[in-house]
Order: sequence, then C-alpha cells, then structure tokens
Amino acid sequence: MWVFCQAPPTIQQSHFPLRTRPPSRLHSHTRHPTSSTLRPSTTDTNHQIQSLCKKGHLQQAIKALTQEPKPTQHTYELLIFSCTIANSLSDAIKVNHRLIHDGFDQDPFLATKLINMYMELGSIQYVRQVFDGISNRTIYVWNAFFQALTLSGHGMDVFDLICCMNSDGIKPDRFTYTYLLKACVASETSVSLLPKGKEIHAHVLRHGFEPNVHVMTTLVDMYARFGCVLEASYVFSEMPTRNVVSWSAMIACYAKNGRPFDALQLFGEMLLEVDDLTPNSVTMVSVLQGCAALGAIQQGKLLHGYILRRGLDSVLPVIASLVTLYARCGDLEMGRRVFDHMVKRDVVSWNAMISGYGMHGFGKKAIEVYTAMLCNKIAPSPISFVSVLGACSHSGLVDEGRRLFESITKDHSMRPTVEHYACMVDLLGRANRLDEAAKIIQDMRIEPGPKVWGALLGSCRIHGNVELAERASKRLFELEPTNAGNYVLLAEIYAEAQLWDEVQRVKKLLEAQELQKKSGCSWIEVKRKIYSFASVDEFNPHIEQLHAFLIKLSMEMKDQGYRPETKVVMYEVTEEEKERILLGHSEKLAVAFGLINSSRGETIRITKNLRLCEDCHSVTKFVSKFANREILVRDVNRIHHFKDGVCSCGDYW
DNA sequence: CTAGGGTTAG
Repeated sequence: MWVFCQAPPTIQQSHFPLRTRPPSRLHSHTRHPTSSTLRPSTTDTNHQIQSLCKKGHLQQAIKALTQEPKPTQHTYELLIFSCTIANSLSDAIKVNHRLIHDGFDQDPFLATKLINMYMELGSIQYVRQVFDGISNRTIYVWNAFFQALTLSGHGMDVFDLICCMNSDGIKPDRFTYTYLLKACVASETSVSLLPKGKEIHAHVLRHGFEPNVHVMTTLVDMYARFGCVLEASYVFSEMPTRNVVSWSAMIACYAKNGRPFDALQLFGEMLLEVDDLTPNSVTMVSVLQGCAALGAIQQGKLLHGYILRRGLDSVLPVIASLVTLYARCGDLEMGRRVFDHMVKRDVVSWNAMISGYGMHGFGKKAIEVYTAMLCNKIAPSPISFVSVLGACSHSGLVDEGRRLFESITKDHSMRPTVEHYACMVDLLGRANRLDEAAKIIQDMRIEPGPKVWGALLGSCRIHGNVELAERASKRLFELEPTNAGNYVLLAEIYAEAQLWDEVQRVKKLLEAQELQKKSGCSWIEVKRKIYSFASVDEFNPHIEQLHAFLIKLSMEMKDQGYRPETKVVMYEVTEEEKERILLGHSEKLAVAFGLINSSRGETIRITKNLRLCEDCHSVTKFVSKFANREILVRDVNRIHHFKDGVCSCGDYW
C-alpha cells in the first residue's frame, strides 16, 4: 500500500546562470540569401516595417510594405508573425500575395512560417495552398505541414503524404515521428489507427529514435489514448531517459484508464526518484484525478498541502481538479471553499462547481451557480450544459432542465450534442416520463448514439418498463455489441419482471460473446489506506468477521421492519438464498468494515464501481439511523448522503 | 517546428 512520502524541498537552487548559452538565432536552417545577415545594410523602409511589426502596428506595417521595393526575408518573417498575433486572415493573405510577388514563394523558411501562420489562423485550405505551391520542401516544411494537418483533424492525410516525402528523398526526423504518432490518435476515423501507431513504433525503434524523450513520451501518450495501458507502461519502463513530462504522461495514462491506484503509486515512485524530478502542475492534475476516482480524501488532503507548499495553488487546472476532488470525495463544503478562494475563474472551474452540486443532489444550487457564471460573463461550454442538466436529472428538476436545454439553442446559439440529448432522456426517463423521453429520441435531428439509448435503457431499469427496454436494447446491441453493461441492464429488467426465460436468453447472449458482467466492488479509505471489497470474495482477510457482523445486523434490522429487496437478485433461487446473496454485496461489506474500523461521530465514506442496488440503499439508510452515523456512498452516478435513516437522493437515483 | 493536464458521461 502506498503511503505518502516526504515532499521534496520546495526551494530550488538557482545560483547558476539560467542561460548557459547565448540566445540563438531563430532558426539555423536555410535563410534566404537576401537575409540581413548577408546584406547588413538594408533599406530604411525595411527597418521601419520591422519595427512597426514589433510594436504590433500591423496595418501601418502593411502600408509601409507597399512603399518598399525590396522587402527582405526578415521583414516578411516579422510580418507573418504580426498577422498571427493580430489573428487576421485577411491581412495574412495580403502579405502572402506580396511575398509571392517579391519572389519569395520558393523560400522554404518563409513557407514554414506561412504554414504555421495559417494553421494558427485556422485555415487549413491556405496551409495546403502554401504547401502545394512550394517545390523546395525541406524537412521543416514537411513537419510544419504534418503538424497543421494533425492539429486540424486531418491526420489521415499525413499517412499518404509520408510516402511522397520518402520518394522526395527526405527522411523523417524526431519531429516527424511525434506528428505521425499524434496523427494516429487525432484522426477521426471509424477504424482504430492503433495498428498504424504500432507500425510507427517499430519504425521509431528501427531508426534509432529510442533515446529521444519527446518521441518516446508521445508513444506513451499514444498508447494511453488508445487505452493500451500495458503497452504504455512497457514503453515507459524501457525509456533510457525520462523527465517530468514522461512521468506525467504515464501517470495520466493510469488516471484516465481506470487505474487510479497505479497513478498514485507511480507518483510515489516519482517522488522517490533521485534525479531532480519535481512534479509540476500538470503532474498534480493527474494525481488529483486519481485521488478523486478513488475517493481517497485523506490522500487528497496531503496532496492539497503539497500543492500549497509548492505554490501550485494558483494554477487554474490544479484548482479545478481540487474542487472536483473534494466534491467527488463527498466534502462539498471544502470544494466550495477552494472555489470561493479563486481569484479568477474560467468556465472549467465553474463547471467543476456545478457538477459538484449536481452529484450531491443539489440541483437548485447547481442552477444557481450556473446562473452566477453567466452573470460573471463567462460563456457556457457544452460541458456546462451537461453538468447543469445532469444536476437537474439527479434532483428531478424536469421543467428547469427543459428550459436549460432550450436555452442552448435560443440563448447561446449552440447546437445540442448527443450528450445533451442523453441528459434530457435521462432527466425525463428518471422522472418516469418514459414516453416523453422516447419522443425526444424520435425528434432528434442528429443520430441518437449509444449514450442516448443507454440513458433510455437505464430509465427503463429504474421504472421496470420491459417493452421500451427491449426497443432500446435492440438498438444498443447493434451499436455496441460488446458492452456487457447493456445486456446486464436488460437481464435485470427481465429478472425484476420475473421473466426468467428471458433472463436466461440474455445471459446466453453475454456468454456467447465471452463477455462478463462487471462485478461489484466497493472500497473505503482508513488511515490513508484503501480497503476494497468484492461481492464474491472469500479471500478477503476480514470476510468472516464482516459476515458475522452483517448477519447480526440484518436480524436486528428485521426486528425494526427491514425487508430484504430480494427482487434485485438476478438468479432464480430461493428467497433464503437471495437474502444470503444480498448480504454479500460489496457495499455492505464496506459499510460493516467502516463501522468496525472508525470511531463514533466519524463520517464513513465509501466508493462503489456500480450503481447502488435497492437493498444496499435501504440497508445503509437503516444503518445510518441505528448506528447513528453519517455515511457517504459514491456510486457511479452520484453521491448518497445517508443520515438519520434518510438518503440525500430521496430514493431517486 | 516536438512530448504530458482541468470540467461532463447512459
């Protein structure tokens, strides 16, 4: 078990001159022969244009350009830079025309600059025009073009072009490889480009780029984005040299691919590294994510302290992650406090706060924060709407949600995405307005994806609607045949309706594809250590004690009116057997463990990987009353706050 | 001219 280690010293040595080399010239590659280095005395107008550019007076610079018969390469370099800063495509085109007129169109240095400029200005057509227009293509020109294609989502084109580059006799360099790898993950194709990525990986090794940290880190990141944790960790472990970025990439890989524990563990290893490796804000964001996923609030508070000591507490992404950490760990007040202390807030930090309130079931509060954001003149992002609609959904605020959904188009002139539709279906479905939810899908102007149908199926599960569930699952089985969750949901719906033949049929579908139901798992943090419990777990060292505890508890509760919700058990077995299965649910084990291993008055915080089942929910309500304990359970959807026999979700989840 | 990061999610 990873225990947090001592933070490295905060103060860094800085006796040495920070710059060991004099500032180099911008680029070492071919400059135009007319460049100022070869022709020291250039005209006054050239000087004038250059200084106007440096002062940011682009319009005047362009005006002066018309009066200069022989602008130099350097003059054009500065003009191009100015157009980028001014974000003016029309001026860029003007300058470009004049540049061609002056015979610089075959200058690879300026072509590279032009490509970068048009990329910044978001015009891939002009990028292509520049590239097509130049025959003297240096590796810089190729790389700039690849970068532009990759960043604009045209990564696929890169793979065709690499052949042309080869036949031009130009060899890919370390920069080319990073762009190629990025193109694999950045391309929007229906088929995965993972095989392509592996192919490039082989090239990288064969051509001796293994010592290059940038290339190798990009490889780690590529595998991470394809969800190939094993491959990523292999590349990482084989890297001859690693720096903060490589470590951060690997930690992020774990955090993003459902391996939060490994993320924290790797962070611990990073702190122990002897080299002067100091985690930075980017590292901390991923570590905080890991902590939030684990619900490890004690570890999280240590990290918060570390962040304060390191002075990283003014970095926006770090604060947003802290807000989320506290919210997801159940300490909404602390999240709010962090949020309130922010000097400047961007849309992401507002979103974090909105969703924080949402997952705790404070829908009205979430809408309040959303409104406050608008008052602060922060434009909502698509995620703002997902957050606030999700909040409405958890609190059953149907009308408010409807209004917000309409405001997406009406007030913010944005188009609702599938995610937004999924939120609406969830909102209506949960509120048992299944027909309206189905109608939303019917009237959708975009293709309802798996998220939308999934939201409908989930609602059918809550309200036991077999007929609609069959319709939704039929579509889902087509759209994502290998998602076990969909089969399980349908089976649960059949089981609740006592349609055992159908349950068997769905289970067979699952087995035929060798898919498995995700097994339930709950965990709890005690003295900075995580203890996890699985639903069928005879190897757990505490299991006998916990079972005895639960059996006793269940008898006491039965005297007080508790009736096991045996309908949630998906097996056709006796009532007695069902009760036994229910008592073995991971969440109850975690609650029992928490009660045994914490002191009175201490809040018990549990995290679960699936949705809370009805029986666990009602048992936890009982326990909160009889043991007089506050219990927080975070399931996949939201946070349940149990106190005095009631849950904050109002039995609506 | 290069690499890693925040908010949402049935």
